[in-house]
Amino acid sequence: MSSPGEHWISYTNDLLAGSGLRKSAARTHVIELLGAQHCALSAQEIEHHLGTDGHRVGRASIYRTLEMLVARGLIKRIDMGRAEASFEATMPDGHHHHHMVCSQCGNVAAFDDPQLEAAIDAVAERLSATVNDHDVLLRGICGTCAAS
Amino acid sequence: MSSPGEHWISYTNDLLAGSGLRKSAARTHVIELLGAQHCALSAQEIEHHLGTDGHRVGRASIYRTLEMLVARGLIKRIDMGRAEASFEATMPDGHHHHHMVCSQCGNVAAFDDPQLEAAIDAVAERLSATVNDHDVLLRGICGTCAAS
DNA sequence: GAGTCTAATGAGAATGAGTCCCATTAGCTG
DNA sequence: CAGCTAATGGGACTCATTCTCATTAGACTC
Repeated sequence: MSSPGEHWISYTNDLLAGSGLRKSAARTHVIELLGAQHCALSAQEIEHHLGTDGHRVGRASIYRTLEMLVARGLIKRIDMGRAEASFEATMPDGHHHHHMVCSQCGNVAAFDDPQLEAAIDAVAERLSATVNDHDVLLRGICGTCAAS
Repeated sequence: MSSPGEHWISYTNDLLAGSGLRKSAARTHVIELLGAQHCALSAQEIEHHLGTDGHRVGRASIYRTLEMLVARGLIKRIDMGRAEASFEATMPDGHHHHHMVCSQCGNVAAFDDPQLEAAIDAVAERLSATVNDHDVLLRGICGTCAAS
């Protein structure tokens, strides 16, 4: 049995293999790290994780890999109102979630909601434009912070 | 008859007058510029506009004013996936809109949709957290770009 | 396996938005 | 008007991200 993350890794590798890209260690490490995550990581966090895992990868290569993956729709760039952007694997079937950030502790929780997606699709339909992506971000106080 | 923007300006000034802040030229200019806008402006754009209007205001003061207005909920910081953040007056009655950014020309269109708001409220209800703000951002190709 | 071609890497410089510092200016109050 | 201090603004600084370029290392040929 393979986790969704492992599935994404092999999907991504297959897709890249068939597009004239060389298979480099740096790229492989970034992809494997992203695939192992259950939520978004920033470039900094990626650099740090790879460093402590003994797979140090240059910052430039990390950004280059992220850019390449975003361009191919394999990951999504997410802006959570912090200084740095975060990145998260996108499931090939289009399944995705959104985020709620606690303005007190900064913690991020993921959620998904079919009704919300339907409402967004309906808006997209109405506009004189082709909508091909959307972000939703909720901000507030998480349960833990509210309790303390 | 006063435009919604003028209404926001006087509302904002009244609110600030009653909170121990001195009335400074720099702050007044930023507030009046924001009130005159129909959509979001970035700090850079504010600096540039004020400069060409002959009301040059130091960058530090612009950021300070924006921070102060955000803290009081008088404007909202909006991240459109560009390098810089944008800022937009918030209507006292809570009425607001969201944005659609064209990934080709960068143009921004505003829209609002009660159903979408309802869907977000419903999600917020479900979560074990107090949601007090949200962003929605659509990305795609605008009508103009699609036509050309 | 060696040679060649060039994609990819990574160290560090450069960029640019946003923040900080601090000497100076200018609202306010008495 | 004098004094107090909030507020300003020039410019130094921070920090994420991008760029540059000399070096490294996949992949293909022989």
